[in-house]
Amino acid sequence: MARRPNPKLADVARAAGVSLATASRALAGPALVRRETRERVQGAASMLGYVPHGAARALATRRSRTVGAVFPPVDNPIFAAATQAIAHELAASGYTLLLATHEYIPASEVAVTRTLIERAVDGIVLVGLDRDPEVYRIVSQAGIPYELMWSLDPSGFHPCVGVAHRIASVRATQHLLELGHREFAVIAGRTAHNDRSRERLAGVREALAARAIELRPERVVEADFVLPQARAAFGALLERAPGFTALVCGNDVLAIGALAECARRGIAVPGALSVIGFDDIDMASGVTPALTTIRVPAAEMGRRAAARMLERIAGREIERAEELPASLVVRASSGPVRP
Amino acid sequence: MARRPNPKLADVARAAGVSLATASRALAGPALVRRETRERVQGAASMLGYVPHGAARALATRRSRTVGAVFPPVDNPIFAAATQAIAHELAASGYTLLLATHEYIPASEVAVTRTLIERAVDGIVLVGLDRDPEVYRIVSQAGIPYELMWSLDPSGFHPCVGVAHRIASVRATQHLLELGHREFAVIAGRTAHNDRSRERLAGVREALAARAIELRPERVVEADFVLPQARAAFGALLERAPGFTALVCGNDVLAIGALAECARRGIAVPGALSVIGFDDIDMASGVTPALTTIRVPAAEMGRRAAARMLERIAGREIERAEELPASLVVRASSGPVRP
DNA sequence: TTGTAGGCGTTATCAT
DNA sequence: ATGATAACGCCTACAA
Repeated sequence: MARRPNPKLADVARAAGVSLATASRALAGPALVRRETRERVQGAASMLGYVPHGAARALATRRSRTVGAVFPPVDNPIFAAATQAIAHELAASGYTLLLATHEYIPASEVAVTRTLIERAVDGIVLVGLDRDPEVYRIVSQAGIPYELMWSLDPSGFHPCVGVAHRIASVRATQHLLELGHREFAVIAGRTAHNDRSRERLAGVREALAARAIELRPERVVEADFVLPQARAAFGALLERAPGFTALVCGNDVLAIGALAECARRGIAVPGALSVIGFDDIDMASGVTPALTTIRVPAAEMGRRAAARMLERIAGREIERAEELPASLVVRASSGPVRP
Repeated sequence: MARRPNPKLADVARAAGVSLATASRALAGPALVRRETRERVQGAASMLGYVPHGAARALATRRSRTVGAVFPPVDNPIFAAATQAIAHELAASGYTLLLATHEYIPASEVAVTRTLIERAVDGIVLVGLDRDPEVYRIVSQAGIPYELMWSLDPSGFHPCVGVAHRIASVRATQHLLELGHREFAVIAGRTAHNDRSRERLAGVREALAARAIELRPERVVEADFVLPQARAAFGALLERAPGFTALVCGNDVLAIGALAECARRGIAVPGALSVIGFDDIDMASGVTPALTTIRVPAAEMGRRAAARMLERIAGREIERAEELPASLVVRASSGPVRP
């Protein structure tokens, strides 16, 4: 398509018979210019199909109206929900989301962060606590705000909105304990470079230790957050150390994989085995038996993170840390132990 | 944090004792400058922690290294998978994804598209066929390429990578027909502003019509792509026109909701009712019974869309339409009709 | 209220 | 191979 270059502000100004500056003002704020003039300019703009050039504007204002998010793979339902919420909340304020993902690899988090900074984002949203400190160096040198999601920073240093994973995990384990379970197994998420996974696992250990119950090493296995790995992990557990009556999973995807494997092997849930997940993704209520889990308000967290970011960008102060509730949701996959 | 303004190229140039132009070249391409000079410049750049300013670069090169995607809510697993794939594929080429979502509302698609254009994206990815033509006007006036995903443009006009929804839906229905089913019901996705939903529904009608089987109007109901609506829709079907033995769903989320409701009501699947979905999201294999469905290669589609976009941006020609296979995946939720 | 002009940080076009 | 210098499109003091 042979096209003339897009109309620029100068073209609008000329068409409206005003100066560049007036055209700029007329388009920017209602109050800066006489009403008649403004209408003339706006008319000219829409006549010409004028679209402001964000890069030029960003250069002049040092503000891109863009915020970056560095996320783990967003095909994980929990991150998808948060991404959607962030994009939506930002859009309501005229901001757009620049999304960069990495597969839990610190070096690649650094790389994509740098890319985002080069794109002149006005702020950056990060997930969790584990990362190469270089990331913080880069963003603070850029002089833009950042927000951590998902985790609560124990040092109290980083601005964050998150959930108390360990405590919630203790709660989940207690629920099973209250049902009489004593033989536990765990399918944890990868704990390397993932503080949430570590905290959740630590919560299980903590709750068990408080009751002097042993968690045998063969009863703990890690898996990536995908169904096939969950199934394989469950199989491994069964093979290495059968006899457990309660299974705590690092998240719902892992739990649903375990559930599927139970169905396949004819293991009754919760009759023979109680299963508990973490996150409360949509599907948790859709599987059979419906999954008992810890609800993490991912969408709400996304909205809050975006809102906080916007506040920071506007130069306003906000409370440093914001804890969201993570509550136990008892459904059908957990039940009393049967001797 | 009180910060000095970020180092700019001029600072690097000064530190390296070369001109602005030379510094720019040294950082850009290896071949433009004497090796020794280049190393000096690069040294200075990393000393100062120099990060190029994308907006300035975009202004000068008229290229932002950014592509926009206008998507339905990405908390729909199928869009999440595609989003992840696009972001990943783009990143491999130094591009970043600007993500904008809308809730199947034409006017808001127009609005977010305009926003993306203002952000100076180099290209734009759209989903499906149904939209306000204004969208095309805006993007073609911007002079940037666009790619359609998910659907195949029957007019052959729009560049696209997608799947033949109607044909796949016919195939799904035939599968049920082959199992002996004659009494059908459908939970369709919203058909307004959604060509995929319409085509999928049309496919069911087409396959049934070919066998002169009636699809009673009370046996067709629409729902948004969320579990609670799916359950409600299934309940409505049961109430209005019970007696069907096969249920075709507009996507897997809808099907899983129906499955959950079956479990709750004690309806045996596939004993008393066969259920088929569409998309083959991850969870489709994780529910019990595992869901029979049509596999839509969402991630692959995302990769292809991104790759095609990159080709277009590079000014290369590509084939206008690319069809990806959508194949029937028979699992456990469908079975022979039992009289 | 409106206009003039300088600057935002890079790249690219000329020279040298 | 390197150096000046003019765009790139917009915003915003500063002037009028």
